[in-house]
Amino acid sequence: MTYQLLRLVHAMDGATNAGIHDVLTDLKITRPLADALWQLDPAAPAPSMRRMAAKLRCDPSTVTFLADRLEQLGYATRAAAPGDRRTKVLHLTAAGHAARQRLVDAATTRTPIARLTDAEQSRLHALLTRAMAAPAAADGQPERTSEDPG
Amino acid sequence: MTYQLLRLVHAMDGATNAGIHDVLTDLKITRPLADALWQLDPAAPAPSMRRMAAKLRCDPSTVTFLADRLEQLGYATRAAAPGDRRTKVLHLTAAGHAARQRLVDAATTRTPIARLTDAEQSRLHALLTRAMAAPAAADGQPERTSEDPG
DNA sequence: CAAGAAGCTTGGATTAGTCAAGTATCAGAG
DNA sequence: CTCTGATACTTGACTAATCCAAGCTTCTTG
Repeated sequence: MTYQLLRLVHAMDGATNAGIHDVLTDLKITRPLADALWQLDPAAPAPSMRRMAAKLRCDPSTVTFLADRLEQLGYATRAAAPGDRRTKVLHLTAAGHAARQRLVDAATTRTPIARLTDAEQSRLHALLTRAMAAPAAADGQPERTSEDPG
Repeated sequence: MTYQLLRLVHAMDGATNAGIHDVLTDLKITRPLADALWQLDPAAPAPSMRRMAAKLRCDPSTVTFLADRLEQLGYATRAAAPGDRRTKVLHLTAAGHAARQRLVDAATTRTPIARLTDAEQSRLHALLTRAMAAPAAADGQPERTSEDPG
């Protein structure tokens, strides 16, 4: 049963990615870059490189690479973090904001999930939230994971 | 709302992948190879290279590359398809079967989905199945997609 | 059989990703 | 204040993963 669910989730993800392929081409980005752009939520404080690495579950040097591309494309800029000159944060540019919006719009309208009614999506949300909720910390503290909050 | 769901699904996928990272290392495979192995369902007829490409949503030449690795690792073998010598099918070896089983076991036990009760998983299954069900073919036939059945 | 289509592989190029080492900055101990 | 060690990012070298265009073999059809 869980196996079938994983297959379904994976198929879902695949269908969503396939559905927005033309948008990626249009924005001149690849999937990993889209992932990075997706994480740059304008409503949240600009993340540090390190935080991006955690969100994307990749090596910090990979973030350097991806950030370079996003800068070349004019979608993001690096800025020194206030108070710690070691740290750099990634800011969306206006173009980046627009690109991300197109990405999010395409994904949300074309994903198979969009075929569900509001009520169904609500139930789905409840189930997934419960699954992702702080879990198995059997005895002790909730234990800061440093990654999930992305 | 749909946006939040996509984030959740993505986070789910990420958590599952992160959870089985040690198994991948142990099996000496990477994520794309694990994806390929996952698709080689022993209960289904051995898929052709082309079919694998559709399932994995990648170029046929990429399947050549992945199949090479799986053969090198002793997890799969190519065999001529009966009746069409152009076509090659990918068979799991005994070792491949075992490796795939470890992969599936790890994924199904460690995915956040496993935290849900049977009833919840059942509801989740119903929702996802409905979302993925043959969709927008507004007027006509269900229309063979040639990819989804993976 | 000839022409074209279908399926896989190869070659070349680019993108992603890892790990190890390097550079700059910060935080504490003297 | 300065040395020491940790932290944050980047660079370099290397491998993996992709794609596209070309090539070869094998069907299919006229």
